Amino acid sequence: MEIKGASHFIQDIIEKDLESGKHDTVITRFPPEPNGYLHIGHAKSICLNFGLAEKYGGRCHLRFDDTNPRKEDPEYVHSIMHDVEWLGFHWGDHLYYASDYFGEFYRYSLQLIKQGQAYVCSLSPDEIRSYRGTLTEPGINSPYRKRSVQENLELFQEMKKGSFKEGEYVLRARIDMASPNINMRDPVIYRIIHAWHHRTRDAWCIYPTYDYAHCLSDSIEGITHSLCSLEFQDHRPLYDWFLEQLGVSCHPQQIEFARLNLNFTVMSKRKLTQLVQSGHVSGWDDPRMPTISGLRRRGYTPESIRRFCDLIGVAKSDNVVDMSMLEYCIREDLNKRAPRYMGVINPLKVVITNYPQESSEELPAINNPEDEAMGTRNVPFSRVIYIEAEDFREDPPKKYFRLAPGREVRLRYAYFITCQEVVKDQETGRILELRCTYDPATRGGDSPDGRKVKGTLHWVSAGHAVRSGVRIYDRLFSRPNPIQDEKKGLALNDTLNPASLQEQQGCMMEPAVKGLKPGDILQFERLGYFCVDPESTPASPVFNRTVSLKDTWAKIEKKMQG
RNA sequence: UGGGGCGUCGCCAAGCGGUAAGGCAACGGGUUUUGGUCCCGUCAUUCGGAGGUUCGAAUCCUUCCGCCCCAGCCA
Repeated sequence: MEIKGASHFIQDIIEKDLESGKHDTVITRFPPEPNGYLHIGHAKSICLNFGLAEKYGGRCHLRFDDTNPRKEDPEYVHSIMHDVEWLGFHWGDHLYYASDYFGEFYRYSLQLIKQGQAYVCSLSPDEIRSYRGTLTEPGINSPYRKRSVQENLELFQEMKKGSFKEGEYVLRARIDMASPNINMRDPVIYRIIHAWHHRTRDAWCIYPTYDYAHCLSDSIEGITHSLCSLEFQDHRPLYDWFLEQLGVSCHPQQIEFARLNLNFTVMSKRKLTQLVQSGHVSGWDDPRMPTISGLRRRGYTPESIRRFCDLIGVAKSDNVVDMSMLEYCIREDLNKRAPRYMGVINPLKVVITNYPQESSEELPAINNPEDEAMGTRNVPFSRVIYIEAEDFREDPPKKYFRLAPGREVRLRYAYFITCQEVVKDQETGRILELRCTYDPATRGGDSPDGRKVKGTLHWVSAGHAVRSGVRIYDRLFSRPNPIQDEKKGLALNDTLNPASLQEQQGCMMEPAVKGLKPGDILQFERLGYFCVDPESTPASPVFNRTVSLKDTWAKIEKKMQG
């Protein structure tokens, strides 16, 4: 068995359980509530749960935790299934819904009532809250706590029949109103909700709460290790209480780990929903979103996300992982896989004055220097080309070794050219075009006399260029920890990065990009990794920049500017 | 200060009584027809603080400090 991925405390627990014979297999589950799209924090959980099951030859269930019909929607179950599959994980026959167990949950609650461990409470929500006490004061017993088993049974059945309005009655576990753990102060386990459920339709009007439903779902499915995030640590005694009182044969072990936080973004479904609904982003799959669908549209690969989840590890301390870690992972993957093209985002016209008029030629270019098997392609060259505006400076600073008046540079896979003249708009002084000469002896980019050139530029032949749109993305927020800022009183809206999306029109790409389809990944040499947006059409191609290449020059320039 | 957790390099994170892994970032240098990739090197005498136990402590004990979570009929 190949053991990959760093070891961590959960793995240690599993290995001990396997060695001791407590378990002979590992059964985990990924239990999303279908009330929103999955984000990279979920990816961490997915990789953990499915990864562990895979590693130890067990299995991982996909279970929709659909116990609150008010919030859930089939749209979300579809997107979740798609995202999990896209990440490369398989649940096989093990697709479940907590709602499949509503009948069992109900029978178990009857058992609790009969055992005197659950009662129907007629307190209003407000009253329940005030009876619960506070962090430092114990709660007070509900006056309904001592209803007879018979009365409880009858009332609960009436609840189930739909005889009551929402909020009039709840079923509560009878535990300990004085417990220092607030979760143990007679928690609500069933509430009345008159709403249409996406699966059980109108079969039920009472719905179990998370604490009650989750442990039982795990138990019913024979889960061995139930992994969840840190905020559920306080719920573990409750998880164990239900399973013990009910005497079930399978009692999974709940283990908590720290959820993922990434800087310059937010990671809660609620906040993400806000961004979508407020129109600050175009949708759940906006490439700036940390959602799986957003990352996918941004050009992230499943492999890069899994690698990322591997690298960040699993522990119990609160963490905020640096975005650069994610960017490292996608660059690492795409460097090996992305075919290279040349494209110019901000075109600057260059006329090669000594190149024959009306003539052109095809020059071979390597598709991926990291993978010879990807072969070569031909790139057309002609008298008029575009280069990146940034690659020319009339008054070049120190260490700038791109094009400047009188300077010679290499056009990648083409020729050495020398800038002879800068043509400007008479009135505005704006640079309109460059007039250069080329050295025919340097065809392909090598000089027979061995003379060196410091810069190599990408370029596109004007007459052959494919006019395209490019979307450059930046971090969604301008501050590293928007949630912490929010707690200090800074509104989320005010910490959004106003320049997180920059749309460029009139970009010029080499003709070979015509062969690309929506979703395809590529590198525009010297610019970064891109993918073809789903909205892209042959008549109007659109490229999303996934991530830039590392840019040493930008760093030098920044440093020089202080 | 009721309960539950967590504090090891700027960010993740190993370490489980034998003398501080690794990755990201950063910074030097080499190679290079992508200022990319790749390669090589630097980067915690110190593990939140203070005591103590021990031949020996990030690891054990005491105490203090800081941060996170919990008072939904959300999950």
